[in-house]
Amino acid sequence: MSDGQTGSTHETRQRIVRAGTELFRRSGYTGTGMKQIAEAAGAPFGSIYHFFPGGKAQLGEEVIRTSGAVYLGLVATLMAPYEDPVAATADAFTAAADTLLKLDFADPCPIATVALEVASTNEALRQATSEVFDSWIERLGAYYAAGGIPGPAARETAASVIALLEGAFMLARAARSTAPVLSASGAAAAIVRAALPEG
Amino acid sequence: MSDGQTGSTHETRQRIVRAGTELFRRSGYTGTGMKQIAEAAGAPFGSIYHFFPGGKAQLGEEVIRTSGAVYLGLVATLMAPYEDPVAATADAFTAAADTLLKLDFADPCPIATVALEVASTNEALRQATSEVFDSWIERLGAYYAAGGIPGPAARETAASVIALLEGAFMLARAARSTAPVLSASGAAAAIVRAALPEG
DNA sequence: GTCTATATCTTGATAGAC
DNA sequence: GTCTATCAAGATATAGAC
Repeated sequence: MSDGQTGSTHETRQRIVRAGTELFRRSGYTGTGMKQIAEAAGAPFGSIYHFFPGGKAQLGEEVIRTSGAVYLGLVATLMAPYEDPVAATADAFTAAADTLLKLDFADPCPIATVALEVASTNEALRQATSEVFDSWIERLGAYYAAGGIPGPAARETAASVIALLEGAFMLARAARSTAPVLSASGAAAAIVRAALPEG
Repeated sequence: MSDGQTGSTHETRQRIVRAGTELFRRSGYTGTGMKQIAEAAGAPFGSIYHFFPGGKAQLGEEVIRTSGAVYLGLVATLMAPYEDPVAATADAFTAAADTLLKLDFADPCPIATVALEVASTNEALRQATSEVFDSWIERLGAYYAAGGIPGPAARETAASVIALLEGAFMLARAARSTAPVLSASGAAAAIVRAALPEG
């Protein structure tokens, strides 16, 4: 590269963020150590502080925002093929149950555990999780609005559906069973149906 | 007391459990230290290991099961005055929004943060959270069954309502706003209504 | 930019005087 | 049964050689 920058710096950085994402998801924010992240990323310990001079908090915030953006894209991908928002919602939940099994009940939501941990203890990270949740609600709400749910009800429905999904993940992980997510599939459909004018 | 036992030992023990409950709720399991708990309980550090020889894990399990039992009683108290399960459910959510404000957005659920933290990292504690959630679902399910929801739908509805409440708490704490819980009130009502035969 | 060694602090836990 | 001192191991973070 003509400017003397190699591509490998970004790759190391990326591996660190990815390792952080996976570990935070499994062990939470306080439960994951920086050394553990470095080792999982195959990066020397010092590299973390080279790329993240702000330390664990800076890395945590980047992990939250990055995976938030990834999952924001996932909302569109999941919903796009459907014309009926009720069926789209119900099927997203059954797909989530499959994901849960594939992950062996690690958290399918990359920020849920961290969000609860930092809500009362770290204002910057709380803010980051808040903005991520809000972006998801906004996008799903726009989808519901396009699907026929009028006015502010579209956003409120989206918030409730996402809350239901997060809570179902919590119960499912605790029980090591997909049953709560599968039950929630029907419940989510009921929420959306009730918000439609003809419902 | 004739056997020479003073009451104060139990009081110290109780203060430790109570302090643990409050701290776990705010900072999570890994985010809370044993010294921190001792200090908050006004107990000398060694007392924790006197009453809980199994250390943090034993204390954590007792906190989970104790507050699980307390909240199990709360389900009955909240629901008892109502004949209509739809109205009872909706009102429970608006009451939860008030609680959230009173707690300044500390977790109204005493085990949610811990449940996510331990789900993939501590089998004994995961089991404890699972049994607590199950007891809540069972009791609320019985209430819904008595209210007219037939067969296995009663339990499934209860699981979805509790999941929705937990998820709404998560979004509300992240946003420092009761809006998600208030939106969820209507959504919960829709879930219950859809499960009733005439719904 | 990479990597190692280390400083400093805090953790969970234990020993032992009282 | 109360309380203090301390341990070994872990944490986050930094300094500095290469």
